[in-house]
Amino acid sequence: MTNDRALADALRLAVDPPGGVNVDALRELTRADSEEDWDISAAAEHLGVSPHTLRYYERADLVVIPRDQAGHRRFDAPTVRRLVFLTRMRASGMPIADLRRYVDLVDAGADTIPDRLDLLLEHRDTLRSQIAQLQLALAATEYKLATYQEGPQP
Amino acid sequence: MTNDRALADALRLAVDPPGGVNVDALRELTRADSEEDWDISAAAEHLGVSPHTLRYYERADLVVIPRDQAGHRRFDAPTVRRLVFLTRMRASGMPIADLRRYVDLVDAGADTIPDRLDLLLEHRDTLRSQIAQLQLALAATEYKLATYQEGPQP
DNA sequence: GCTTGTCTTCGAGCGTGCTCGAACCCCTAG
DNA sequence: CTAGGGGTTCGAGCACGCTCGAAGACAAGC
Repeated sequence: MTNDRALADALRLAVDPPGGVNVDALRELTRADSEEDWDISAAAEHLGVSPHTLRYYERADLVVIPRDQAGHRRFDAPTVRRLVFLTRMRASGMPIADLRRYVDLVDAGADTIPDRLDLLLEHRDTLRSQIAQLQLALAATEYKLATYQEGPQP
Repeated sequence: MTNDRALADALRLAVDPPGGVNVDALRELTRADSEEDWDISAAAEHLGVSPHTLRYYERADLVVIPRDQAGHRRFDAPTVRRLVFLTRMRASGMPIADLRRYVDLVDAGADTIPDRLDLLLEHRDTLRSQIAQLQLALAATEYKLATYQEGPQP
C-alpha cells in the first residue's frame, strides 16, 4: 500500500536527533495488528520528552489522548504519530501556538488544506533561514577556533 | 597586516541574517582613523537588537561599555566587535551564561585559551547537531508538503 | 530660560515552555 | 487487607531573555 510506504518514510525522518524517537518501537506500534498501546511513561521515553510535557501538550489542545477505563492515557498509533509530528516541529522551533493552529486545521477537515500548506511553507522558509544562520555561526565559530589553534596569540 | 584580514573576514561572517549587522558601517567604525563612535541607538540599529538589549548585556557583565563625560555609552570599535560576537553567538542559541563564562575567560588573559577552546568546540558541536536536526525537520516538512501537493488526499 | 529629545538607572513585568508538588485514584502483589 | 507504584488533576512556580516604565540628567535649539 503506497500509504504505508509514505508512513514508513515519514517515520524514518523522525529518527536520529539526541533523545529522538525509537523508530523500531514506533514501527512496532504502527503495525495494524499491534495491540500494545503505550502508557505515558513508555510514550515519553520513546518520544524523548517527559510525561509532564505530554500532559502539557494535551492540556494545550495539541492532541486528544484516548483513555482506558481507569482514566489512564493510552498512546495508540495515531496519537503517537501526531506526537511525533509535534515533537519534531517543536524541536525545530515551531511555537506551540502555530502547532495548535495547524492541528486545528487538520481536525477541521480536508478543505483547510490550503491553509495548512501556507503554514508549512512558512515554516519551511523559517527552517531554511535558521539553517543558513546556524551555518554562518558555525563558520564564525570554526574561524575563531582556527585563529586560536594556528597562531598562539590571535 | 594579517590581523586586519582576519578581522575583515570575521566581520564578513557577520553579514546577512535578517536584522544582521551592517558590515559597511562596521568596517567604517573599525578603521583606525575613525573618530565616530556610535551612541546606543546607532549601535542597536547596526547590531540589529534593541537599546534595551544592549543595556541588558552590559548589566549581565557580557561587555564593558565606555562612557562619555555625560555618562552616555560610547560604542567604540572593540566594544562593537565584542557585541558582534555576542549577538552572533546569541543568534545561534548560546545561552547568556555560557557567553559570560567565555568573556570572563577572555578578560582573564591568555592562559585561559585552552578553556575558551573547550567552550568553542562544545558550541561547534552544538551547532552541528542543531543544523542536522533542522535539516531533518526541513526534510520532514518538505515531505509533508509533497504529500499535500501531489495526492489531493494523503 | 525653557522645551525637546535622547540618554541614564532601577526595578518590575512578561511571554514561552515547561516543571513540579500535592492530593487523590486505581491496580496488583504479597 | 494492605502496601507500593504507577497513574490522574490542578494550580503554581521557574528559567530564560528580554521588555518596559518611571523618574531624572544633560545638551541643543528657540
